Amino acid sequence: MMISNNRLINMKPLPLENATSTRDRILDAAEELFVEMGYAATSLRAIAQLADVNLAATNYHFGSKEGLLAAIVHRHIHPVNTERLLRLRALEDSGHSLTLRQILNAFFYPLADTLPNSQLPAVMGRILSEPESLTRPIMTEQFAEVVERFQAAAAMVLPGLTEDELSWRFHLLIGSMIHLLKFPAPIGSKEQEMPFRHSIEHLITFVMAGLSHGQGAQDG
Amino acid sequence: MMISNNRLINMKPLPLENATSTRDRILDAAEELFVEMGYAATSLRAIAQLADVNLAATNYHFGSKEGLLAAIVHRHIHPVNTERLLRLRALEDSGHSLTLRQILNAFFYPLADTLPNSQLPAVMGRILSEPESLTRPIMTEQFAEVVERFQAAAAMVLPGLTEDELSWRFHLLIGSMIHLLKFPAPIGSKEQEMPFRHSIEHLITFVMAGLSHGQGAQDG
DNA sequence: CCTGAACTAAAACACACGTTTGAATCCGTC
DNA sequence: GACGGATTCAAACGTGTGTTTTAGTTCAGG
Repeated sequence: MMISNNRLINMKPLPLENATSTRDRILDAAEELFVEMGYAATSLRAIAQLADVNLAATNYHFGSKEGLLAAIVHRHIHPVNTERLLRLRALEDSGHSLTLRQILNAFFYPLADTLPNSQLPAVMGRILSEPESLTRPIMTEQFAEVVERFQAAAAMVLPGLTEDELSWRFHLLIGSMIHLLKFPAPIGSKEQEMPFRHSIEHLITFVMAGLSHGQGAQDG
Repeated sequence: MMISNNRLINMKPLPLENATSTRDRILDAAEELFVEMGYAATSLRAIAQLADVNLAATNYHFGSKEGLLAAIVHRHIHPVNTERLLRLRALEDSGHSLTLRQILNAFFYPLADTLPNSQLPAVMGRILSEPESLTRPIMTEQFAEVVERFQAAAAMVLPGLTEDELSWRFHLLIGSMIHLLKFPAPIGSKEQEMPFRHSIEHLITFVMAGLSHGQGAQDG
């Protein structure tokens, strides 16, 4: 079985892997099933079957089921976090004083902008909803730093808030975000498919109001 | 199963059940483990062992593992929803015109006020985060009506919003609520234990701002 | 005391799980 | 063409799963 189906775009720097390697097929299949059934309810056998690879391949490439989960998270969230920090730094380096809207843009829009991430919302929404005991180690590593950076930036433009109060509001902001990842549109919504950017825009205006209420007038 | 919820005191109308019946011990144990490990990762054997009952008892009383989950959800959310609708109706019958704050109070505070529900936030937070395919049937039955009622009430006091826009904001409100159930305080918070009412208060001010932004001045 | 239903106990059912093994196969390199 | 590491393969390992079965216990009402 030789599958050397090279698409247009991706020039792989690794000469050893072909276009849809076993590894990638496993990741794709695992994502699909995790989203639908959750992590614990998805078996490696189901993943292997959907990916059309041998069962042992999953453990060969990822060591364990948890290793597979970590790889999925990393594949999605690493580029997003990189882009987030890039945009935030660009804002800070611009010399102008920041606005809350700019900071939220830099935080949320990379979720929609980073490459063919059509799967990202569903995948991350589901994984972020798994039990703490499973996700804690993975998430701390991938998330803590970025949130800290953005919360600090927000603190600068919301000087009226105590650190405690800002933590609360950021906490609820994260909740809205995760929920929106799971359900990118209101449950009963007519429009089934919409650009994720639209959802992001709703999210931003909502949390911007939540973050800045009780402050002096914020920019819109 | 009959759940006759008396608001103030619970005088057990059932003479056949003793204080901590097998049934209740199973429910308690299952809750604890579901919260910690999630539904799929919790075995009926672990539940039976923690509850100190025989394995077969779980299936005897609840028919199946899913039946057990439904019973847990019902035990927590039914009294809350009853109380929610009671308070909303009391507001509507008072003759005065409602405020957004009153509506949100009626929606959220029952989560904290309804009996020894110290476990409610953790339990519902976790269960509401399980995969759709598992929770959808249970939740639709337990949740849809109440949310609809409150969203309609909110529409009355937020006349400037289209139905679509209001759906979006309610959608994000629910996300904040679920996240707060899972994590009743900000992740890095110093204070580990706090009355859930405090968390609710933060939630309300946050979502009130999110719901009403762009409107005429809302009451605080 | 007997009966019959409510309930518990222990074991077994049939199957699925994540992981490991060791041999087979691929494939670039010598 | 032969070597050797990377990868794939079928099969099995040991354990755990939800559920069912069958026998036993409890105990109020006739």
